[in-house]
Amino acid sequence: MVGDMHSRSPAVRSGRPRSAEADAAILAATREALVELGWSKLTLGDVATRAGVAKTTLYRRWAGKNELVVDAVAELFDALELPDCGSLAADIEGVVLQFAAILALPEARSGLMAVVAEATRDEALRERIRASVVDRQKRLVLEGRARAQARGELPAEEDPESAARTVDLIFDMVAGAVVHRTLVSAEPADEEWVRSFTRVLLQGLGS
Amino acid sequence: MVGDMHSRSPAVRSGRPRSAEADAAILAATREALVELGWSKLTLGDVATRAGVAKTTLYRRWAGKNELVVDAVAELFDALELPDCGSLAADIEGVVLQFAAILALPEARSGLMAVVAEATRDEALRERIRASVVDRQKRLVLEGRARAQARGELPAEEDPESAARTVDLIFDMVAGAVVHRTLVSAEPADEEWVRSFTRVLLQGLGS
Amino acid sequence: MVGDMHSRSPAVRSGRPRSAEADAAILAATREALVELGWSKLTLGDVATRAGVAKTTLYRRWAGKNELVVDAVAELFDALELPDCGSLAADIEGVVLQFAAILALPEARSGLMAVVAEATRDEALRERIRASVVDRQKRLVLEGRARAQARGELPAEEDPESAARTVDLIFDMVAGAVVHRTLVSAEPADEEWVRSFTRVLLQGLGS
Amino acid sequence: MVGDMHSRSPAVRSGRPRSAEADAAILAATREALVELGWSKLTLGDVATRAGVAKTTLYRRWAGKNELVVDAVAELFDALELPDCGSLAADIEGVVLQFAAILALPEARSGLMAVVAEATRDEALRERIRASVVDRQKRLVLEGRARAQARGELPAEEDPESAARTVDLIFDMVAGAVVHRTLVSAEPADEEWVRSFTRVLLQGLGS
DNA sequence: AGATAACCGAGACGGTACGTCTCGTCTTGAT
DNA sequence: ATCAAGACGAGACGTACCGTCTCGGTTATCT
Repeated sequence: MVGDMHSRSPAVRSGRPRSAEADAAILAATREALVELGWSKLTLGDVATRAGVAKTTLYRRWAGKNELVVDAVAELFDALELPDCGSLAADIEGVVLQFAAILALPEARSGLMAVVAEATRDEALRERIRASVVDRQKRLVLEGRARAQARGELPAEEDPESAARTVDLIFDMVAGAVVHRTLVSAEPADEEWVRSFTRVLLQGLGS
Repeated sequence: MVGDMHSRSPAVRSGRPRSAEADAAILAATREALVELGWSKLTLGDVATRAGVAKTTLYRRWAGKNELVVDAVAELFDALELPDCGSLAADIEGVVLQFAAILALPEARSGLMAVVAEATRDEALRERIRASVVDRQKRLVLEGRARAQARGELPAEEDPESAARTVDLIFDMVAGAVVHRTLVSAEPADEEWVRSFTRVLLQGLGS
Repeated sequence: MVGDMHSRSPAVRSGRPRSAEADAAILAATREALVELGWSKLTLGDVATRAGVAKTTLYRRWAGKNELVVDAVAELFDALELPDCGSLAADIEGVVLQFAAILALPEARSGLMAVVAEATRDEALRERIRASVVDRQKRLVLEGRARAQARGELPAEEDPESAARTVDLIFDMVAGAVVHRTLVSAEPADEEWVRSFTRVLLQGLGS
Repeated sequence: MVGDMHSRSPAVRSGRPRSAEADAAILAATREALVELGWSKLTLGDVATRAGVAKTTLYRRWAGKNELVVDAVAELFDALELPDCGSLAADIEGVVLQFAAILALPEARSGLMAVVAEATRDEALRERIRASVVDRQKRLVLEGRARAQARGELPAEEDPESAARTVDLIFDMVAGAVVHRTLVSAEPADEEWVRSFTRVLLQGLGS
């Protein structure tokens, strides 16, 4: 996960190699600083100090605060997995609760919206977020649908293009609702709320 | 709209009054700077210059960048109105399209997510956003429901607490989905998408 | 002395005026740092701290380390005066001793040669040194000659151009010898040495 | 020129015996960098690159920038020789002109004063300069005096201590005047100036 | 009419973080 | 057993904004 961020291996690699530990220490320090200070008061100099690393080492690997925070936050989403609770509704509730739990972490709350905001004016950053964070979640929607189709809870798709649009719609609805509930309304996305939300969503889709 | 931001308490006010034009010029300059520079590169000194105003004047009226941008962006949402298109579905589609149109404006895209991100660590800012931006939209949900009930499209609620929860859920789903579609997925929330979304939503609610 | 360095008075002066105390504090701090650290280890950030001033204040007034050190060192030469000891030889000995005493100060030793070295590649800096340091000394040569002519120790010049060349030669010989003795040979330019030097010089000129 | 070293014989032992040529390449690169960049902008990393050498190799042989530049500049003074022009005055004029010619080289101008400045706070550096640069010149004064005594232009010395003091005085006067003329007054030490200077000096000494 | 009070522009101030540069040291792999 | 290549911790650089503080001057209302 860390290794493939700055990978370019032009056949030979001369000189002292980059420290692998530094990457881990920097990302951990970034999350720590996000918790304590939040996005806007986080400084790269402070992160470097926390990681026991020189500022130059940090700039050698990341282009700036945005890229660093995306990587640091993205690791939090590695834990997401689609649980097998026996029914589509239960599976969805499970994964939405996991998603909500991550968004409840201060290191995610502080950083995620900020980089999304920055990404509105930075195509490369938007792509990095999509690759590191969003696609990792969208995969779960695809898995869930496949499993529900295997169970017979959902019919098989006929038009693949329309199916892709539906996946996108579901994803925007799920992620959007949880994010808005958590960060804008500032209310917890607890079990009760997730159950209500899932019921509406499934009933809406179950045409 | 502008006047009530800096509340007047002590009945009488001696001395030279604050320039009303300055407020409007500053907010307009803020939006202009948001479009050109985006949130993170926007500086209060630059806004002051654009508005033809001294930095001091700006700080006298707003506590900082966050508060200023909230006010500047909030004005954009003044235009939101619940259209009367004859049916609940059409009304919702209309208002969601309006909302999507505002989020498509660069001055909103740049600023809104950023202040929401800041608000995760600033209760007062969160309250200001709620008052200036969110409640202004939530009102539309309430109006829509009342109108649909009058039309007979929806039954009258019995439990007011449960009704409030439903309104909150709808609001998080609508706003969240549009925001996510627009800012994270970076796809336009166009008529087609809005129609699909509204269908799912209404069918999900129409239990 | 300080005031005329950054003087520009475009009729009106708007805004808060620059602090006069800051100039003095900065120059004193510069000399202090020169004594403790020497030119190459002197940093503008450290000077600012010593002076109780922000780095920006320093950069607002001086273009860089070189200009600052020239001004700081130049003040040391304000003390130079041509003594009236009754004879040309005694006058010269007196002023050379004063000059040697200044060059014996660590703040002058450290800084002066360094800025001269820098000036070999910076015409503006060379001009600044000439104006602030060199001309202040050359004036003494002119006064000394005038006084000696009044005394009858020297004949009046006939060709003013040739006279100017002689003044330049004398100046390069005096300043050069003292500087070389002090800074390169690293021997004190004490009374005995000054007497020997003055004897050779006067006898060489007394054609 | 540097590249040829790589084609050298494999030899029996591992490792490459290029050290002697590396020295020359580094010193030449140093002078080249002095001409292009001047003392203060010269960096050891840049010198290493120009010499086609690793920074490590450079630090293995010199303690730092000062020592390197002293050695690089010192080589320039190897060319100094006492000409035999038939008379003391002519000999002195010749050698002073040579000295002035070296000081007119940008690699000497940039570097020499700077290391002298550094040497004011570094006894070891001062000693290195004396050994590499100063004594090489002072030798010429001694030779010149011996030759003049052989010619009968100067009487033999009686008191050796007083004679040493005189040599030092002459040396400070000659070197100081030329350096000051060249670097501070920034005027060329051309033939006319050298003639005037030599006349004053010799007449001053010829008591 | 004059006083009083709060406003206004301009811009200097003490700070803080930026992102870059160079330092001198320390691994690496290749020769 | 050296070398080039280059990453490393350290720390100064000069710049940009921050939010505050004088300045001299300008409106307003309240005597």
